[in-house]
Amino acid sequence: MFSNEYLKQRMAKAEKLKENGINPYGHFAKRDTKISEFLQKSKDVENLENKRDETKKFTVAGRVKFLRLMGKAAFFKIEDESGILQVYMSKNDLGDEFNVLKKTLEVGDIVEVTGYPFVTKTGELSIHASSVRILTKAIHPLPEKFHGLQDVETKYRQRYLDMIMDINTKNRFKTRSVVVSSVREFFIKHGFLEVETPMLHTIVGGANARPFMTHHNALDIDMNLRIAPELFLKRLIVGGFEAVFELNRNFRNEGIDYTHNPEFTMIEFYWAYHTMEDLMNLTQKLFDFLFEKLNLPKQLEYGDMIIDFDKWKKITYKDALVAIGNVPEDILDDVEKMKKYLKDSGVEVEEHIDNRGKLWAELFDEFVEAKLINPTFITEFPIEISPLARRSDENPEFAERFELFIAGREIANGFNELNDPLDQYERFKAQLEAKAKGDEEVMDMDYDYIRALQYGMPPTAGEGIGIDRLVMLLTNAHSIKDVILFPTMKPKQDNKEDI
RNA sequence: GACCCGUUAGCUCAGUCGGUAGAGCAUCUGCCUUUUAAGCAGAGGGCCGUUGGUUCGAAUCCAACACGGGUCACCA
Repeated sequence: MFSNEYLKQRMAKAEKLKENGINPYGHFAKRDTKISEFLQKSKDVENLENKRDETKKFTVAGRVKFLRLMGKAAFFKIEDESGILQVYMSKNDLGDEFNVLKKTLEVGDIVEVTGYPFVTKTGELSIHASSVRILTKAIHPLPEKFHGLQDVETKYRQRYLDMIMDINTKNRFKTRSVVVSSVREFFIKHGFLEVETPMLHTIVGGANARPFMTHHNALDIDMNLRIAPELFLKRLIVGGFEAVFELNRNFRNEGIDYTHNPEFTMIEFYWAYHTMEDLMNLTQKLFDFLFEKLNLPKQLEYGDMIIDFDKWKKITYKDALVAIGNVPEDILDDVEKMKKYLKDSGVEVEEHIDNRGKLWAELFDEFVEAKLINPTFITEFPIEISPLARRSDENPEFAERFELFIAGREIANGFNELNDPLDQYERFKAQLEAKAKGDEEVMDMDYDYIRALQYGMPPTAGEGIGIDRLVMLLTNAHSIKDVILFPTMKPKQDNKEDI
């Protein structure tokens, strides 16, 4: 612990500060100006004859990011949340204080600087220090300044360091915060009520996924972290709330990869007396709202794609297979022909995929999904792959369901809700049968939810949007870990004391 | 879960054919009052991811394991 050579050297400097009457972890900050404010208020200085304004006095603070010590003067840069500022200090101005700083000040330290604005020979607006105080001594050296922190594992495990070293990281998470608050603002503006339903469940439901299990000691019952809030939100519709949303974490005990984290953020919203058509319109409005809030171009860069948010499309599942996937129309009602087509295309189809809907899904995943770059609503889903959606009255082969695809990826999933209690009961029973056969990603029977439907849920449309993936799209992030502040990582077992 | 790649100083990275562990930045000592990856002179700093194997000898070859990344499969 604290045995590294660099830490020892820096701790010795902290001791030296104490010897000079300075607490290396003091608490006497007197900052009166953020760096961005300083730069804004001082920008006229370069028009002055001697390029300085000694009548002004500001106190700024931040972390030292660069340090250039000379014999009797020094330049360094400090960064706060708002920006970065160069400081000039000299022995002439600081006297003995300069000598102490010269021996103790290092990159990484948090300092407070009082002084006046001036412009250097090379034209950089800076602060000429009359006083420099170390507020917090950093004893762990920062990564090298030119390349910064490159190791992705360290960026995820030590996010604080990633934030110190990479302005893009800070900006990306600021954007995430704006997205989350804007989504809230949008739904509240449209008359939705934000609600909080339980995260500790006693029944697994609302999605098909394996849950995290835990135990409540006082009640002596097993509980699971929720995989979705859906069934509680729809109970609220039964209760009389007509538009509700919940924007919070779901937990699924599944694999981790660049689009999956065990805890992830979803917004689910339910709208009584509305239809999936209304949801699609609302979704498009939500994107318009976000683009305005974030000041993003409608032709958005994502990876090597350009996504045109002025060109929304709506197409049925079947038309997408034919027009976008180039699947021959005459095979779409023939299970054997579809199997042969997939096989001839080099796609291996598992044996249990034996009905029309599942084969359409195979064809869709293989030939369509990756081509849906611009925002596209896919409608008229096969009933076989839509267990929670209402069956179409006009055409019982289809579910009243849509999905939104952007950048070849599913972004949203919505449908007219099933509100027939008997039908819902049968579908829960089918889940139990699948569980008996060994399927672990199934819902439990929720008798209370059936009872709620017995009281009557008005015609309702509901939708879910994955917030993490939405932020990935809007920040051009490749991995979900890049938009989650502290992504789930396997702990390292090596010497924990050796920090 | 499968396959591929990575792991060497605080950080970014070299390391040839198996033969005493390297650079830049950072750090330490000295010099330097307008620097922009500042400069000059000198110095210190290593469980080469872990364990085992082959070998006279392993950072290097082999195996297993650990952690991470990428691609595929499944999922949101």
